[in-house]
Amino acid sequence: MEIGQGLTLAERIRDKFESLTRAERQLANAMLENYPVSGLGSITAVAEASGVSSPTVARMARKLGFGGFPELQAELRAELEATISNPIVKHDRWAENAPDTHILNRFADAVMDNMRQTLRHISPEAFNAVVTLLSDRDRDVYVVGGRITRSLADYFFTHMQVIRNGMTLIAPNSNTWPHYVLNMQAGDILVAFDIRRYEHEISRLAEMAKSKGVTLVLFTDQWGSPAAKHATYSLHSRIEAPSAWDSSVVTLFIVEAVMAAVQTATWEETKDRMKTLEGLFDRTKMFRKFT
Amino acid sequence: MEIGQGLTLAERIRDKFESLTRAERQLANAMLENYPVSGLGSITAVAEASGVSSPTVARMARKLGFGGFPELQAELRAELEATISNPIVKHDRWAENAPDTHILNRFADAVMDNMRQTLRHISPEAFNAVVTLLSDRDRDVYVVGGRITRSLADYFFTHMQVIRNGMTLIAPNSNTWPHYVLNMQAGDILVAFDIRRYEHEISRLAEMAKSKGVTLVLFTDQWGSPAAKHATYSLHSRIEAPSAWDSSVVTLFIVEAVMAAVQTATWEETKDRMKTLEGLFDRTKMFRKFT
DNA sequence: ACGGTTCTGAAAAAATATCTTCAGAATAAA
DNA sequence: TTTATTCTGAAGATATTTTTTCAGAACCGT
Repeated sequence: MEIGQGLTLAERIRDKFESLTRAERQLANAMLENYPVSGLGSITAVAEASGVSSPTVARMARKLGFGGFPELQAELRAELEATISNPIVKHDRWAENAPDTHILNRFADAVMDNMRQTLRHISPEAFNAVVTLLSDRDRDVYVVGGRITRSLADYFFTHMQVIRNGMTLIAPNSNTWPHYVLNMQAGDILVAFDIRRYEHEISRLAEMAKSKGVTLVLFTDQWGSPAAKHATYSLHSRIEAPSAWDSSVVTLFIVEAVMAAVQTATWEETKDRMKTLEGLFDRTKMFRKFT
Repeated sequence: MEIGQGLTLAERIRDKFESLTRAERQLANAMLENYPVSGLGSITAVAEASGVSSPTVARMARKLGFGGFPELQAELRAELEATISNPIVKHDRWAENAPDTHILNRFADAVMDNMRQTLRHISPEAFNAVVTLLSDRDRDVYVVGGRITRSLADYFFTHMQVIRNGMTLIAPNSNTWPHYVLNMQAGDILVAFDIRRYEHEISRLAEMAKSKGVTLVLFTDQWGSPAAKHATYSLHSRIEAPSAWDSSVVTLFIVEAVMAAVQTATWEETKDRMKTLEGLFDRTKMFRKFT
């Protein structure tokens, strides 16, 4: 594939990506999205499919070192020919430009597998029940995590705080935990994160909370934290990874899915909070999600 | 591939082959020869490559049931797309016991897609370079995140602290950031997280750090934070989700993969630190990972 | 060989595609 | 904020591609 500087178009795009402007990046992403077919139409078609104007496409072609768009397209066809005639079309490789044994591919395998396993085992009823609980604004919600899971708790808290009021993030130092329990009321919710290297303190907190009539929602791993016995609902994720540690990727996925569901369920009430916040943060209008 | 009469172009050509004229057969053979790439150029190019005139090509397109040559070409592209696109995409339902439209399945679709896109775009060279940098114990590493990404920064920091010394987590309050810059030395590394709703402060910190000879490693989204222009390496992840927010799942994946790779690269030196820590945490031996 | 038919490609016409220009929008700098 | 700079897409100008036309070539049956 010795065309141009001996780089594929995809590589050229990646190389120059940093020097591209906003509209050009949008275009670059669209072209890589369904690479290389997405680049084979007319310049107008490519522009429209990416939501940019045709001059932008022409300009980027130049920026990438081609004489113009038709030249870029010729390169694309040449690559395609090389690819197609090559019978070894490996689709079980995630990062196509890295070897199978590269950690990126091994890790991707593991994570994808974790996702599948987790989703196969999850109970939609428990998931829905958790969403319903968290959508009830009359219940205060306390969030706690352990040494590693603290980041997940933090992430959950930050987002949920946007959705609703009555959120409390419990500080890491377990000495202060009884103070939080003092404030808890029957009907409140304790969302706890505990994956292996389970932390005894969390189990104790759960027990205390339960004695005050608090409902425990637990995010844990496939084996289940000891706190699970106090939990009304446990959401288990697979956490295995080719590493000395466990992977939190799938747990984060479940967390995000729960948040998305709560957001949907409470949209009417949440909308205004979100809009206000949007306004506060949105200095540039570049990437606004709401209009 | 329900275009035309539901036949591929190749099938149509073979069907109608008998009714084609001499020049048309010559063309048909040429097109099938290197199917489908040979049909993707301009009508003139196709004609010349087959040794016929362009009207012949146009006429054959009509004979095969298309409105004209461009229509034939569109069909060709559609076929190509169907061939190239990843066959793993249609694992139609992730959580088998929930309906397709359940947020769990929709979210899973989005995340899986983000994973695939991200891995397709990632440059293994950049990834490896980042790993090498972070494996160098002579460089101090500073970690910073924004409002949302703070949790990711925190997660990264917590784990990296186990792997190596010289890790510093930069506090959220940006007023204190210049103090950290004071301590930075040429050769040190700043790992920054910045996804959309990009935070200007981070870009500024990056600039300050750069002026002291610090290397910037940036975790960002597919569009690229403005801080990217100061970055030596940027790792982009797809963050789209069926929700009012973006998904951090894939970013976390990249983070974990980097950590796993660093851990492997420095295993000889890291082993002892890990064992010591294991001992400190592992009161129960139930779930120990090392023996 | 002849007349009639079909086929073919050069050239012109029509339709598109591509590129250029430029004013307004967006962004960065002061 | 204001100003300078860069970026962007609409519109027009240019170039290319595609189609049409049509005269001559090739074929066919007689």
